[in-house]
Amino acid sequence: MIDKGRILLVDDEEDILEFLSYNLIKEGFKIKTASNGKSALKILEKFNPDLIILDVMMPEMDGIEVCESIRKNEKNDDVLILFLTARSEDYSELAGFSAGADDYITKPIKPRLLVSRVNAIFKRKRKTKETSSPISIGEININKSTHKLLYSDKEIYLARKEFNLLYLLMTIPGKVFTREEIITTIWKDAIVGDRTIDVHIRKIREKIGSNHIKTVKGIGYKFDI
Amino acid sequence: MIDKGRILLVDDEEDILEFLSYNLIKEGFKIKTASNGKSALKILEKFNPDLIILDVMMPEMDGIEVCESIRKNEKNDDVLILFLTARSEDYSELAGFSAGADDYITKPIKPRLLVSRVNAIFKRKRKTKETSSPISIGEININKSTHKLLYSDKEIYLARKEFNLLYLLMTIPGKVFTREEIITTIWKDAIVGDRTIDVHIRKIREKIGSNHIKTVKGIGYKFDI
DNA sequence: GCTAATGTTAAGTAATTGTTAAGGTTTATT
DNA sequence: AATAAACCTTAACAATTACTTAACATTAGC
Repeated sequence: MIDKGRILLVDDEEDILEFLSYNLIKEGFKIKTASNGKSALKILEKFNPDLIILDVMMPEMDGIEVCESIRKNEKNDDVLILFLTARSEDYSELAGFSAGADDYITKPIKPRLLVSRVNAIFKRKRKTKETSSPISIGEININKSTHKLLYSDKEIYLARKEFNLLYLLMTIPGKVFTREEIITTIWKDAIVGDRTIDVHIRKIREKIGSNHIKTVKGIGYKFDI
Repeated sequence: MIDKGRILLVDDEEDILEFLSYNLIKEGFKIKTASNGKSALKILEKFNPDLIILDVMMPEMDGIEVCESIRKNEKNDDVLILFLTARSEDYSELAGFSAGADDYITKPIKPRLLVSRVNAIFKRKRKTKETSSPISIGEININKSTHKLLYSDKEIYLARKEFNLLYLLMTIPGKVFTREEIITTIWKDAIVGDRTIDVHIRKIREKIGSNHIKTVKGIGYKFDI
């Protein structure tokens, strides 16, 4: 079986460790387990996992503390952390976590969901930049999570398609995106006429000026500074 | 001794109730006991516990039913429920979780483990309370533990759903919360129509004005200053 | 200058959200 | 336990906003 990635599981309950291991090994992941925070930190040094699945609620050192102390060390900057939390945990705790988690799953853990979530995380890891974090290029700052576009600190409103289109171009400035690429990313598999893209491009240009989005005739569009 | 928290124990076996009480009282918890589901529900109304420890296997109303009927009532949203189960059950098929349990302990119960588990639960609970308390943004101050909203120092009353919704948006100001995110957080797994969110949003806007909650069409809502 | 590709415009269509009031449920009060 | 009040959800409809299209204009590059 191929090595799909390395995962460290941390939970004080033997049952859950077994349950998680079983399901993830079956999927082709390499697994190590730890039953408390301290041993997790120890294993971490040698095992070098891609992902750590961490129960929030553990005696002594809880998940959040473990997470914090993992993040303190720069070496671990790109390990992903996924929390297991009880159903009733407060959202603010999860969403706001400055502790540095990347995602969370609530108990009860359903095998299917777990696996698909973990797979998604690994997929995301491969193309980190595309999905997250604001992009700043010159005077322009675009932020997907707040759906905000700032142009020299002024907020400009873009409709959804416009936003996604500009965001796409800005993920790789300078790269020419073909019409086909654009359609498959933004329209998925819907069928739209050829002028549709142009119209959206036009509207974006109307809002941010036409210096940034350049037409490459016969191929597509690109974002330039 | 300090009041470390309130726990309601529910089990049909007198021995176990005594055993649990003994160990938890020693730790400084306030305890009430019930020997069946019905009386548990009755006590719950007055006692207002932080945690309910519930035997899964009881005559008449079993633990799972009790749990479900506790969870049916939104008032009990943040009481924690811990199941006592027989050793043999497999985690993956532990029916209790889908009923809304937060954790479980298997019998035979080891005092040490019980106490450390319960302490961990309370530790988390305290921590969330600390961090999840009041949020102040501009003229608006929202406090979950007192369930109060102040708008330029005037108190405004919000119904529960309205409150939770506004609170959710305010946990990460600026972030756009998708309808899906909102539903899974506030309605847990209930199914509600699409207009329901809008109606609540409308009511909130009616009370705090419509400058703060912004619609991002096609995506969701966000709180902005 | 010709031609294929892109730009522009406005209008039509579709999709999403806002609003209201009514009905059912829960919660508080007597 | 009965009653009143508050709350939540829904459904129908209205309003708004977004998206696409088509017709025509313009442009870049051969």
